[in-house]
Amino acid sequence: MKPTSIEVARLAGVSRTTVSFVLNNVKKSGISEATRLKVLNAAAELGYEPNAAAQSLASGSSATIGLVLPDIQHLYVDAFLARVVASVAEESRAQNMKLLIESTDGEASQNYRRLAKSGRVDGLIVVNPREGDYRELSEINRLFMPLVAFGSPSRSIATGYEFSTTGSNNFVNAKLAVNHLIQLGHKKIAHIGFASSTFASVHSRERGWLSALEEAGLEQYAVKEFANLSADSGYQACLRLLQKNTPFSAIFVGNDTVAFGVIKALSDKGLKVPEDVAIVGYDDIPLANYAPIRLTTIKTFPEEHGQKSVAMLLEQLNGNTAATHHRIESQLIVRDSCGPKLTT
Amino acid sequence: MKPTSIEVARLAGVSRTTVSFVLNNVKKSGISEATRLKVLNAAAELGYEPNAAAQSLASGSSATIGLVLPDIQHLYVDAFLARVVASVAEESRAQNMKLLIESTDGEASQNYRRLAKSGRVDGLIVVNPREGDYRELSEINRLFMPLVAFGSPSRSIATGYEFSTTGSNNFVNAKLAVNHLIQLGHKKIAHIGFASSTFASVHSRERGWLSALEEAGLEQYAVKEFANLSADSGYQACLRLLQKNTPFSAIFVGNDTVAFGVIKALSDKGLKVPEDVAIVGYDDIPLANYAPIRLTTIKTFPEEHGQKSVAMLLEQLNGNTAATHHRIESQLIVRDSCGPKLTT
DNA sequence: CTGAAAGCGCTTACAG
DNA sequence: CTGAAAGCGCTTACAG
Repeated sequence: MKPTSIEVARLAGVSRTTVSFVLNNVKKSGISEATRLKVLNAAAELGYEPNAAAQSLASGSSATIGLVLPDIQHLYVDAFLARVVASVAEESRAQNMKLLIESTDGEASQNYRRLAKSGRVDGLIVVNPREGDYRELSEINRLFMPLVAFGSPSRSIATGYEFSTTGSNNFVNAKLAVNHLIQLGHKKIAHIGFASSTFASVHSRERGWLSALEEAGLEQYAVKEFANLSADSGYQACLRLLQKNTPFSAIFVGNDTVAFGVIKALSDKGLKVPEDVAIVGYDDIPLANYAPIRLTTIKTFPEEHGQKSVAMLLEQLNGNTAATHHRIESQLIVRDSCGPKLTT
Repeated sequence: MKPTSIEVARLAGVSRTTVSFVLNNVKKSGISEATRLKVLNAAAELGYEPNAAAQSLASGSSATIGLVLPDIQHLYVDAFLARVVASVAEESRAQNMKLLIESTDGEASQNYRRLAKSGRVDGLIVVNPREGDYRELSEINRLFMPLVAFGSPSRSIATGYEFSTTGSNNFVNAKLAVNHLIQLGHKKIAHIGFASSTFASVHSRERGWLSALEEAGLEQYAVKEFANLSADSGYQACLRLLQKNTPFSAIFVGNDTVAFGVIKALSDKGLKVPEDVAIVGYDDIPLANYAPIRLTTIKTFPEEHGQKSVAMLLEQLNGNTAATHHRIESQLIVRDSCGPKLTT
């Protein structure tokens, strides 16, 4: 029913070899223009579309990229992740690669490996891996296929793992955010992480926050809480922070979505942003400018990183197997949520 | 290097047939428990993972679902779409199906068909198809594989197209939203669509808005503008609406993300929500409760619909090929953006 | 209860 | 410049 390359060959009056050569645009095949057209016409006439499984089995390559997401719940609430998916999808498409989404609910590393072994994909982009996964990622990269970790800290480089990474430098950016608060005169700066600190990116932001405090000699005022990606969880985390009765005049919030919840919790408790509590977010999600108080935040470039991660994968697929690391410098976007310099 | 079923068979001392039977849990094969264990152990020992392409080629099924997204740009800005992707990914996973993401930038219908023909997927979930695509979807469903349209209006049923649909009833829900405003005493109710009205869902909401106005004899006050999914575009659309100098006391906004922009535009122009302008949104995105003014909105259930669309596909894959249509009744969530009943 | 063998639809040396 | 044929790694009637 669906035509195969045999039908195309027959209609064009050539062999399947020739059909394969022209359809795949094989350079060194030296097909004459006349034959080429005959094949193209025959294929068009029959509405021929090569069977992907057969192609993959014969060629050993699937022409598809595997995008591995952390706990799929994140995608429900976190605007950042959606932008990563979108940009990876867009770039894959531009590069004529298909995109397979794999979500790992907890038992991640098992899945990475099975996906790699199944031959379903030619390479893997792993978003926000946990630190415990690094060894497995390194091994998959060595044993099976190219892999780039998205949002992985550069620390991974130092500790001898071997896979490519892309993403912003969470540690440096967190310091950037916190230093902004310090320069405005804040001393008691709390932190609300956007998720469990078993995530490398969460942990790095926390360390950046602490490091900035330490350098300014303000670590004695450090208080922290952790949310779980959603604005709702940010609301709850802020309530818990408030209950500690440790004073603070500013909060570095691990991402913008969570910051929406924090702002509301503060407001519900009668605290004004930025007058009573200054807020810096992280991500610069599209809605950051539309928050109840326009969010000062760290702008990273998920779209560029998504695009780059696909490019890095393709480069490795083309034989350049050295692990590379890609960073784009982030920017502090100053809006209204920190207010002016303190005059005390 | 990667072990094949031959190695497993050899190690277990059986044939490849037997290996295939136990690994695929073939019921009527009558494999003895002893043989089963031998095979399982051998597979585990070798770290065997079947080659997906070979499986697919031999069996004729890819065990993967294709999720076709509209213009991929939508995913950058629209929180709703991310929830659809997440729920489809989650349910596919639960059903042991892989998920392939296909984005169509404009020239959609071509892609649907090619994907279907390539055998890469066993079925298609098409999100927010344009009305111009219906014929093609119907044909793909008839010729190649099961297909469910996500977010397609039930009107498609009436006009004789043959494919399954799931999604909320945009027309009915829009009326629900607008009637709420009417009941509060509003007469001049504007509309800002969330995207181009070539999208069926946008068009249906617009029709619902108009229909509610007509039933109340208020259509002479109808003014409208269209955004393009983002809060930014909502901001601009609201500015354009204001420039028309046609008075309105309320706006039915096509989705919540756009409503964020509308609220800010109003506020920047010195208009207060809800005192000067009441707002109803659509979607009940997780941030709706954290908007500058808590959004009254229509709560749909994208997660349930995502899950259901996978279930519908599987049912069709199992032989039940009749097109079915699935609706979940939506709810009006009353928060603060409409204020109390008008007393004029 | 198990195995030998054909077949899925391509690609790709190889030969001419 | 083009074709015959082997091979990719599975599944699945079929035979016993």
